[in-house]
Amino acid sequence: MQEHHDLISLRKEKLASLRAKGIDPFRNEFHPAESVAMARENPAEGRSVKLAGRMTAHRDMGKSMFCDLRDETDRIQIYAQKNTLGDAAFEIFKHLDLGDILGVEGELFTTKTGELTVKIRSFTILAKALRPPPEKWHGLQDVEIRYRQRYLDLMANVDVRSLFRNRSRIIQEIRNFLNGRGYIEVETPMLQSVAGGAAAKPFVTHHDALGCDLYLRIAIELYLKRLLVGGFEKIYEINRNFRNEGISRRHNPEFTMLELYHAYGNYATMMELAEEMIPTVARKVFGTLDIAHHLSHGAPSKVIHLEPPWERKTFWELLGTAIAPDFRLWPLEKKRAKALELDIKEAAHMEEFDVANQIFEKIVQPSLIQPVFVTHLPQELVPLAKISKDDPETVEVFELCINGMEIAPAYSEQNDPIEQRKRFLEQTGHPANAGQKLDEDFLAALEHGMPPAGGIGIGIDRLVMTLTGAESIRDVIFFPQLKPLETVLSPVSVQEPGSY
RNA sequence: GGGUUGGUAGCUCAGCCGGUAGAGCAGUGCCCUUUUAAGGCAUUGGUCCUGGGUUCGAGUCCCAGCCAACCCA
Repeated sequence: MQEHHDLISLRKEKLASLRAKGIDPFRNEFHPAESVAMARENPAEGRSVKLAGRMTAHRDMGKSMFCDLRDETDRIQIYAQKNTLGDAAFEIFKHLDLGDILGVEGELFTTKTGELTVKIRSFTILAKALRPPPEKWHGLQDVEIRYRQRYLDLMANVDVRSLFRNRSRIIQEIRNFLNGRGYIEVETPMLQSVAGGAAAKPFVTHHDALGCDLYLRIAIELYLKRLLVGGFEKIYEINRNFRNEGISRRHNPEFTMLELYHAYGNYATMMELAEEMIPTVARKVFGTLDIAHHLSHGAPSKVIHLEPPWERKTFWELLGTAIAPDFRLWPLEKKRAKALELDIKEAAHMEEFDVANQIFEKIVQPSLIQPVFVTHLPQELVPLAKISKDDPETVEVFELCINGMEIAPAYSEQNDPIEQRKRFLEQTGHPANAGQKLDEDFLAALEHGMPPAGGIGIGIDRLVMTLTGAESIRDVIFFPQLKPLETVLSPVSVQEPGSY
């Protein structure tokens, strides 16, 4: 029957033929006794093993066959012999496809080329793959498919799997660190009727039963502070924030944020915390504080050194170094002129703090590769922080910059409800806050008295980028946001070929 | 939103000045019972992103669009 057929329909024919033989190719009655990694740790010759995994390669020798079986932990070679399995079973084995998921039982031995191998006594088909896997040697290169069909990327590219495993461990170690210091993890609303706590455009959704619009949160801040008012003193939340903004190498519309508050702490205690936590996590996950970044297209690689202590620089000091020592004292018009010169197009209409901030983000921040605490930001930039005593035009905050990115802002949190209301009202003119209401309930909470506190937010995706050397946020998020396609895949038709 | 680059077989990629659509892997058949990017012989497989246009003739040139990556905003 050599009629026209493609790879998928051929596999469907094999599926039908298995069923015709009374074999269910999607059984779930096989439970591996150990992982491949465990099997490798105990490679005693002749030891009986029971393993499950995906078949990722095969080398057909005629009356015997070598295959690669891969589970989450590792790869192991399996060896099928005609006279061990018997003619019928061997014939079925020979027609298995790359990508099929198998359970195998057999004995360990070492081939004459020295590879630990399972000589299989029996096998069970646990899932028939109807689509072919990506190419075995080059892996999956097409970035669009890698992002849209991450499962194929994970299947084909070992380093991608290990990166995401490291992401998971990083988050786990952050939790361990914080839990070990008496912080408790909490959960607060993602659907909010007022999206506050940051200057960003929210996503809007609608609750039918309540008959009102809700916003996906842009920050966790205002709810965690309510918990400080309620009496919790050391709290954190790790979860998603959503911002309805552009997508770039450093921005995904949904991203993972750690926010943490410590009652009776301040921005200095947050500095100590960050400076201890990030190196602790790096050491536990990677065993080193020197993180190598290999840039694409032959650019020189860089190494980020996380060894504390980290530099502390004020915002104006860094701008002074980058532009001119007396930059802060320049009249507004001169600053605007400088910004225009740097191709910051809206500068002519910007307030002073905004001009400075734009220049900072454009010129200074990308140059901050090694960890730096940038302190004393202009107060207009951070309405939720306390004014600096030593420089009242600035606030008691830092932005931790690493790898040319803002990783973590932290403040001495504003807890004066009158001052807070005033600062909020000043902010309503900011375009990013257009249409946002005041969170009156939050202000009411402050009026009940919130302990002075230090707070920090850490962009987990960017931290993972920094610690893993990923150059794009899409490489550290399983399913980054892409534009939806009408049809990515042609469906596998429901109808089975060849009735039986 | 602007610029640059890219989209060719399931995957990885060639395809020159416009002249019959190519390779490797994967697949299929045959040979091979310690191979490992197995090997050997044979062989199947194409909406060249989409739609227009120029041309005797377009994967290739032109226009518009879609998707992506990078850079800029």
